[in-house]
Amino acid sequence: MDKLSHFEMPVISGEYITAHEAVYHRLRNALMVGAIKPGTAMRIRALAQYLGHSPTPVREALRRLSSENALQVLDNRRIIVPLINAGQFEELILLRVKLECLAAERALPYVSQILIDHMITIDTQMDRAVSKKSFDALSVLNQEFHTVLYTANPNQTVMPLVESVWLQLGPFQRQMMNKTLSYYVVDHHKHIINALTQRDTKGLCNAIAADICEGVGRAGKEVFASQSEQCA
Amino acid sequence: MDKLSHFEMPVISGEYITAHEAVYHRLRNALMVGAIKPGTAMRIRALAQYLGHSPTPVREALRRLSSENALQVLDNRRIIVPLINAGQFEELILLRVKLECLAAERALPYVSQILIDHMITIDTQMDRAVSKKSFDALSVLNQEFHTVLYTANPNQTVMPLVESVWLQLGPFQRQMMNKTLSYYVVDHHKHIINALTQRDTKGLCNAIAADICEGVGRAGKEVFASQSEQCA
DNA sequence: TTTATGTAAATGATATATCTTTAACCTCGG
DNA sequence: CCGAGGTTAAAGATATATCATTTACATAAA
Repeated sequence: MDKLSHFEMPVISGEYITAHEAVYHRLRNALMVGAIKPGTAMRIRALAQYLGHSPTPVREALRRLSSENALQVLDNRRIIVPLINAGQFEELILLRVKLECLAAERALPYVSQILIDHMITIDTQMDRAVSKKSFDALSVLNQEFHTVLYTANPNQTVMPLVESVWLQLGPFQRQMMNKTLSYYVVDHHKHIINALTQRDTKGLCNAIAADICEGVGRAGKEVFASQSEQCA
Repeated sequence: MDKLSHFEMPVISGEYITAHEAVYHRLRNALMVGAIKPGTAMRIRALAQYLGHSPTPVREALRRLSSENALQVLDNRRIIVPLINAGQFEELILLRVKLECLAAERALPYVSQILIDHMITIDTQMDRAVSKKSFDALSVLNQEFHTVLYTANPNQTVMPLVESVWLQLGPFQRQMMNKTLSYYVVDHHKHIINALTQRDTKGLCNAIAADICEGVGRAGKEVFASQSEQCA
């Protein structure tokens, strides 16, 4: 439990009404930016004490994250941050491409100039984050950029699945961020914005696919190449 | 709680070790075959009493299903079987196509003759279920048919998302089954098997897309056309 | 009659106690 | 020195009690 202090779990925005929600969001954020190393065991009592709650809501939060594939329940009933191998990583990237292209396509009819401006604002903030090398901020902004687009569509069926995939890639965020930076993702965002402005469905898909594949996709390959074999 | 008897929740296969798992699987199955009508409230205490457990594991099961988008948590904290509209239904079908094509493609390299034979066996059972008009059995067999294929791939990242989508479509299973029958889905399964035998990736995708679109897809459209507007 | 308001009942959320399972360790026999 | 078996400690699972919120209902005032 003493070991948990390195989780760096930020308390986000407004207070969450229920304890389980507070715990959930705290853990989720930590996972999303890669603050918890794959393989780490999430012990209920330890977390409960660390976060100042009783075991019940902590348990719920852990189960919720497990359902979202962000945590893995072992046969021993222990819950850990999943270890994934190169093959699974590859599939997660493919999933991102398929899901996010669909999400973008479906959002396109609902995209307004105001929304595009919003995305441009976020992109500008990202440029600043890049030059400051604020990795965690960059992660969050990048997600915000994509989220703003995908949630323009009032039928929210794709987004929950996208978030599940993001969560699964989260633990590798920090390892990859360094590498990703060198590929300079932000250019692709300009392409995305162009495609939106021109209502170009095909171009939008290509831009998003490129953003993903040449960003996390390539960085991930390097990360997984350097480590021989890692089994789940 | 007296009202719950119409859930028709089968106790499936081997006993589940933990209570929350037993409850989860029971509810999941009920949702999957459409035994619980959209809009139904899932009250913790009522379910606990009905299923002979304490509230705690029931709560967990409900939360888990909520995370999988199979149940909806309202602002009032009540949990219900979601009501979806035509737009959301359309997207769920699109998701099935995209996800299942990906799952099939990724599974193809791992497909053996034994596995194909297994699928043929299931398909034969489906033919019998069709002639007997055993709708629930047909649902289960159809899922089994697809599952056997997709899980040939050892990297299981796509399948959990597929199951989430299936669960979301579940509540409409029974309404659609009648209509689906008239379109006679089983033919598409033969196409799928052919494509597998010939290792034809493109053909496989087409067959799966056809199976989905001309099965549930078309049936769903009719269901949603007949009911004017239904909001979530 | 309608609406506001207060109270009681229902329901969800959480803390706690207890039970069960798993893991760690230690002794004893080979 | 190593492994089997048993004992203890740790961690998860569940039942229960209690707290907080929401809903339902009834009463009273406009």
